Amino acid sequence: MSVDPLRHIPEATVNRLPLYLRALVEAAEGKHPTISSERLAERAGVNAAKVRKDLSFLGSYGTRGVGYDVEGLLFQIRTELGLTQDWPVVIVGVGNLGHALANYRGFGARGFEIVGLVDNDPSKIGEEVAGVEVRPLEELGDVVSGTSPAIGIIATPAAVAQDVADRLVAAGVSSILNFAPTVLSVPSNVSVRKVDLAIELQVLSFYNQRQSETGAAAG
Amino acid sequence: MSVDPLRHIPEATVNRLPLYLRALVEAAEGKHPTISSERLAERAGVNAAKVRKDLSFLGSYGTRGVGYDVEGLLFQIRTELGLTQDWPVVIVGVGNLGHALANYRGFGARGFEIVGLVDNDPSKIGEEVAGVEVRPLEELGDVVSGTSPAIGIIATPAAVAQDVADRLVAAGVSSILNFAPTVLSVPSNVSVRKVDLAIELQVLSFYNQRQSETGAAAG
DNA sequence: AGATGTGAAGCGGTTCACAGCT
DNA sequence: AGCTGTGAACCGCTTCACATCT
Repeated sequence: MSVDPLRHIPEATVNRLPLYLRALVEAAEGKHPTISSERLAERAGVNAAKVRKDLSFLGSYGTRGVGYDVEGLLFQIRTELGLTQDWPVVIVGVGNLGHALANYRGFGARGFEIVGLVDNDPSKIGEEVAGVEVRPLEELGDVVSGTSPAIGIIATPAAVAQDVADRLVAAGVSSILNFAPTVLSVPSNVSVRKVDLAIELQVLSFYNQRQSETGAAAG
Repeated sequence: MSVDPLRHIPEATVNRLPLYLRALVEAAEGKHPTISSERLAERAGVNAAKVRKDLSFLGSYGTRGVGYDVEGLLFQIRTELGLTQDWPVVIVGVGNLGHALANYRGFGARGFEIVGLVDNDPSKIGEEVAGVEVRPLEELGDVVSGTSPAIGIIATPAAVAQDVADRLVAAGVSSILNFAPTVLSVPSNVSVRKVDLAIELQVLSFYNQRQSETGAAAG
């Protein structure tokens, strides 16, 4: 059924496809039906050569002398990213962060549907957040069973994150977004991405320090 | 005053120093005063060769046949990352995410101090979040003036993020952590890192799709 | 003329493998 | 004997530069 057998798309390219997608969505609101690699690059914050190389991995969807057809390329990238279907998402941990994530407008709009909120704090069970009822951690399996492979979001303290990850994997979740500041070990067929506030701040601290050193007295 | 003139530390290494820092903090709670690259690698989720190469950029702080002195290396990495001083942080945008960030325990604990919460919604001004009063966007300059170069966190909608970035830069902020789904342009002496939920989900969607394709019928 | 698509060169980062130190 | 520190090989990604097509 696939249009093209699984080409190999470099990881670095996959990471940028969402940038192009966003840039194209914006461009689609404008009046030009096509866009050049130059302009697409500008909107996505990368350089034009990279755009052309990246898009060439998807196949040839541009026209020489003209540019890329915005709508056509949008469809192509959405298909490539698997955004033509809705993915079920389960959020584990309904603290401050879990709340903020659940209320994030952009799940539904972008093809992700929150099918479950789960927590292990009895006082939170039954509470309704963003229109979804919080259920006990033990019911994780029920929450994601029968759906397409779900995406799990870990928004718990670090201490329980590995346990949660194990449960997610056992429940059949095949991708995990980890907000807990800890290294997770999962089977190799499960994808994990992490978002770690402390790391981001510490890296910025490094450059901040360099900045103030070089900016300071040159004697 | 610097112990060593600015060596060049590769970006990839800088990005991993926080991982080593965390692993070392955990190791320091154990009973071994030293740790091998092998064990440090395991805790940080990388491989041993990388650990040794990375640490070699900081200088020689290991002992052959023994390993690295945990406390010594902790100090060294903290110094390198600029975590021996407190950095002021200002959060712009006090919506769901801003709230969650402000309440994040780990700012103070890790050497970051929230010196300001700022929003442009009049109904939020004066509200107190995590012990800090929300002030109008216009007062951004006052909030960060007189401090060391601050770190700005953008937790606003995408539409106003560039304006906020411009104001942060004008106020003297030298590093920005951007949670808004948009490309920012800033002067080259300002560091920007971004955290983008939609991108993370879309990348996971890509691998999720690959997973279900290859996992499905092989006919 | 104008912009894509792509070999080839260049670059940074990872991994190997072992010399060197304790 | 054990583990670090590091040159060298390797690998993937980025950038260049231009042939190719509309």
